[in-house]
Amino acid sequence: MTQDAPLDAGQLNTYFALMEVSSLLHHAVEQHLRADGDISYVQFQILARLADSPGGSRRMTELADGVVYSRSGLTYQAGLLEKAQLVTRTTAKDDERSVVVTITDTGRALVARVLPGHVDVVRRLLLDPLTPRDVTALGGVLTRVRDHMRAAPPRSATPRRTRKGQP
Amino acid sequence: MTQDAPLDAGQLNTYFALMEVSSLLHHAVEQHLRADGDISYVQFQILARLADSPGGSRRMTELADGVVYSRSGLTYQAGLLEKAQLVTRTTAKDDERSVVVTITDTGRALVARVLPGHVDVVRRLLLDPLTPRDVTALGGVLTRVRDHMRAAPPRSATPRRTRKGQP
DNA sequence: TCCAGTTGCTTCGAATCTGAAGCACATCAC
DNA sequence: GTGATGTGCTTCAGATTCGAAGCAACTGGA
Repeated sequence: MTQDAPLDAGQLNTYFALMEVSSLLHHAVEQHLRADGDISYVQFQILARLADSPGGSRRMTELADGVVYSRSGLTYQAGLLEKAQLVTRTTAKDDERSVVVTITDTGRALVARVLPGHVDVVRRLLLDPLTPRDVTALGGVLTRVRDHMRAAPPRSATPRRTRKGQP
Repeated sequence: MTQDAPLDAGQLNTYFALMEVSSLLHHAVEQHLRADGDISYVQFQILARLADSPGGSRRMTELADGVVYSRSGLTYQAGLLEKAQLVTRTTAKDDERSVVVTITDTGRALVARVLPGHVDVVRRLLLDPLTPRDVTALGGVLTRVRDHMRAAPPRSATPRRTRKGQP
């Protein structure tokens, strides 16, 4: 296993900086979206993902997997979005259990409306203080970490989840 | 202000990777702390910060500023921690309004107990896939971003907060 | 001294989030 | 078929979160 020793100062700093930066960025984005479009970050993520999907549709499970989110939480959010006329929910033709969420024109319009401001926040807080080279390097390292995380599931395997990887 | 143009693929990738990595790491750490010590990440942060403070004490406001957290949320968490005998709350001698939170021996013991596992999770998910050089670079870039974020408050200045910067 | 404004924290209500349990459909082995 | 399991989603109760409002204590100037 990994060694059993404390982290050195540099490692600690990296860890803390990562958590704080993401937390601050999350807060800022959340605040902007609430003020500008009256939606939360999760809702925006859902809408953006749908807008980017073929036919503007996704099944609930696909959405939950994409956004890091609980199933019940997604049901709740989908309910809110549906009430706000931003998405519709229909049962899938091929599987009576599945629910297909589809973004409406109103939903697309909302995404289009808040996107510039969203991008602006990200640029102002995250990208502005960095050189293009920095951005590339940061992206490279984080992508590596992300892939590693996705590949290595938590020690306690998620219960009641299909292990799609192993046939 | 910042230009009004969409982000290029690299910038988008960096942004998304950052959000996903931090989210996954947060979840993993949260899960470990819950399983190993029956506390949340916020609670751990509070305890760790206290353990690292002179006399094991901090005023509520100092804590709230350190952790990115709302005042009322901190009150709630402090209440939980106090009920669990992990901290004590006393009013400050020099300011009748201030509440001084102090970590107990039980609290210190808990931090000491969960810390190795916590470190292990961070190492396993975040540090393992990176070279020492990567870690340093990542820390450097993120530190720069953090400083930038701290310096540049949100467009809508926080209400009812002293603008310490401008005399 | 007295009073208005500020500050530190808590209380309150409403919104959100989660895991466990429940329900209905699907699938597989027999 | 038919029963046993598995899967997709929702419902539920409880915990956590936040902002606004409230309360008490401090501060500065008249």
